[in-house]
Amino acid sequence: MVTISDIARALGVTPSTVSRALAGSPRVKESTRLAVSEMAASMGYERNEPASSLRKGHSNVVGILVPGINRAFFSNAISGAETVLNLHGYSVIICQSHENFEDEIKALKTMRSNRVAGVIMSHASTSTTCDHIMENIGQDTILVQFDRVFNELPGPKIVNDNFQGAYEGTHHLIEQGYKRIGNIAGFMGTLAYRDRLNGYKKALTDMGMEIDEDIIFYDSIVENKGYEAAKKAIERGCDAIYSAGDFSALGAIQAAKELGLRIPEDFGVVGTANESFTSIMTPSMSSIAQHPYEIGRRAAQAFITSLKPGAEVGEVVVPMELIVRESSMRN
Amino acid sequence: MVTISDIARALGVTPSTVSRALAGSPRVKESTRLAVSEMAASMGYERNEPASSLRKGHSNVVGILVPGINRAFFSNAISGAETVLNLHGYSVIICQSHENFEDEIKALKTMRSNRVAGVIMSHASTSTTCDHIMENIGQDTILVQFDRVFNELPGPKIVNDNFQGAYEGTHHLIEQGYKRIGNIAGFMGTLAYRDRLNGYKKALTDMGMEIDEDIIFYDSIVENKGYEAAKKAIERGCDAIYSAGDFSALGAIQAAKELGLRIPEDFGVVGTANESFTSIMTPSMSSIAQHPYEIGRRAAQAFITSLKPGAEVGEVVVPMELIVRESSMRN
DNA sequence: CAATCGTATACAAACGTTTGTATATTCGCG
DNA sequence: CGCGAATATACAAACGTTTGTATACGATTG
Repeated sequence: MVTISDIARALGVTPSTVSRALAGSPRVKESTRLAVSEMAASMGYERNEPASSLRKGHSNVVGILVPGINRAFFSNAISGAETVLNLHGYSVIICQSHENFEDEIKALKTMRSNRVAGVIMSHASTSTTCDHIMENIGQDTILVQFDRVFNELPGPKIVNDNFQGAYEGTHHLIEQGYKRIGNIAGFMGTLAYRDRLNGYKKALTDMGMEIDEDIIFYDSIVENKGYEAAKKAIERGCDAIYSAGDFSALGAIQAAKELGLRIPEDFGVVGTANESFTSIMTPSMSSIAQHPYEIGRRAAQAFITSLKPGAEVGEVVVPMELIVRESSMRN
Repeated sequence: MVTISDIARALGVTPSTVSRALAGSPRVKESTRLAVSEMAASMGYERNEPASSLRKGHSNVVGILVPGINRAFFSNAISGAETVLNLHGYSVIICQSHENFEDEIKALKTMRSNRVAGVIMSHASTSTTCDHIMENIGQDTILVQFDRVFNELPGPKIVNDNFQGAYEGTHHLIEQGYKRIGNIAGFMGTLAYRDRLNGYKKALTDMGMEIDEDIIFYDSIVENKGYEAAKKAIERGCDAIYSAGDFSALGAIQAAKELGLRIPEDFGVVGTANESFTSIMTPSMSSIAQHPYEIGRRAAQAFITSLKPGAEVGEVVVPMELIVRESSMRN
């Protein structure tokens, strides 16, 4: 492996000059910079990253920490982040918390051990406090949070506009002429679901409809819970459902079909997340899409921006997108 | 940050002893090893990985290189690999080739620059030769290939048993009483599809059926190609289709439905890949599942095994699994 | 022309770990 | 009790880079 000393020797200069030349320092003459980079290229020089990291105190690596990489949302976010970070000369190291508090701490320690320049993370659902993050992150490491964020923590936060998404979904159902719209709302311990509920409520009141707690269901957003919720909702006179999740929306469609309702004529459904099955099923399901790739991109960009001292990014809200399909398309 | 020198000073020994104690070398007394690890824990010591990597010439990081992390197969494989590697004290660095030859080379260079201990990769579809891999990988770096592999390259290779999967899928259709089974076979430039075709053929001949090239379709395995192929197949007297992809199988189901055939009574379909939509659609689709998580695990294990000098892993074939659902379940 | 300043490069130390070699200590054995 | 062997630890160098400080050289100016 060729080192900067090899280049220096070949050129009759010192390693320090080579280092500065390669780093683009103004302390080397343009002509020597050129000579150095040519020689480096011709000798096939590649920087020894560990050596660089040791000396500088941090690496050109960004740690990405997510609950599980095998989930479409996170893998797409990582993909987006990786693409941007690569462009800026950073590599990414991936850790999974498996939704587990202990693993999250271990991952943070690993990243600190590797002297990552930054951490881009979405915390485990079992992480209800954020002290462990403060404690296990390098003090000059940039922290970027996305999707699941702690507002108490400093640094950029990239989130879905859950309020707007739910608002648009509900608004769309009302526009399509549905008169009584139930809501499968999910677990209120999670900010995202609270925001979606609020978006739903705001859309109703904006359109002059009443909020009825009898047709809001706070169960987990899995298929069979959606099925049960929809049965009750229909019993209580609903002709549509906005669901904070796609799987529970799927359950709702099953329930409506079983009760002999036609979709979308008699019963309308809008889900959330735009899971891949929504476009393939019959009838295809309207859903409010997240843009995980974009969120990952923004997170990476926020990291890059934060590199400049003094730059503050704060919260970035990424719009969600209503995708209208058959399940809510009356006319 | 506390270093081994700090620990040494606190204990009145030298850094070298601390280093050896932490590494579990037989050159330190059991009692001092204990004292060192206790002191390290109480002082909150964490190894400086870059320093370690610099000195050792390689890091505790394994590079995983895939076409795109935002694909269910690869993200699950990575997830499996990461889980195993973490258990053994390795971190993973992720790179994407975006199915692009140039990016693949860049990624390999990045990994070498980071002195990764190993590379676990599935090459880009545009990589038709493998010289660039040999050239851009550290000479003592362990190479593990999975899914898309070059047999010319040394080291472990983890692949699906495509032959067995297609065999089982076809066999199942025959058992269900289908008499003339077409095949949407995919692109023959890819080994996986050649193996699937061979599995299909072997199942036919084993069961005393004839191979008819008129009902084997070598188009790309996308939905509309599957649709077209199925129309022709039905015209040519087929009552079932084995498809090397799920999307083309989906197209086949559409085609059969349009022609007024009932599924599975009049027409049977088995796809490949067990995409998430297969279980959700109506009728649900039988499919031959890959086990990407398991493949990732095996790849990581192969890396760990290869660490021992002299250990050879060779090719590991992971069985595929026929998942029978409504689209082929006649009785 | 000498003093001063600025530019370009050289020198050298440091980052924290690992590891080959040397030294000190202990033990067994004659 | 002394010698050699074995055990345990100390010493020191090295990995390749970055960066603060020093030096050499040339240019500018009074």
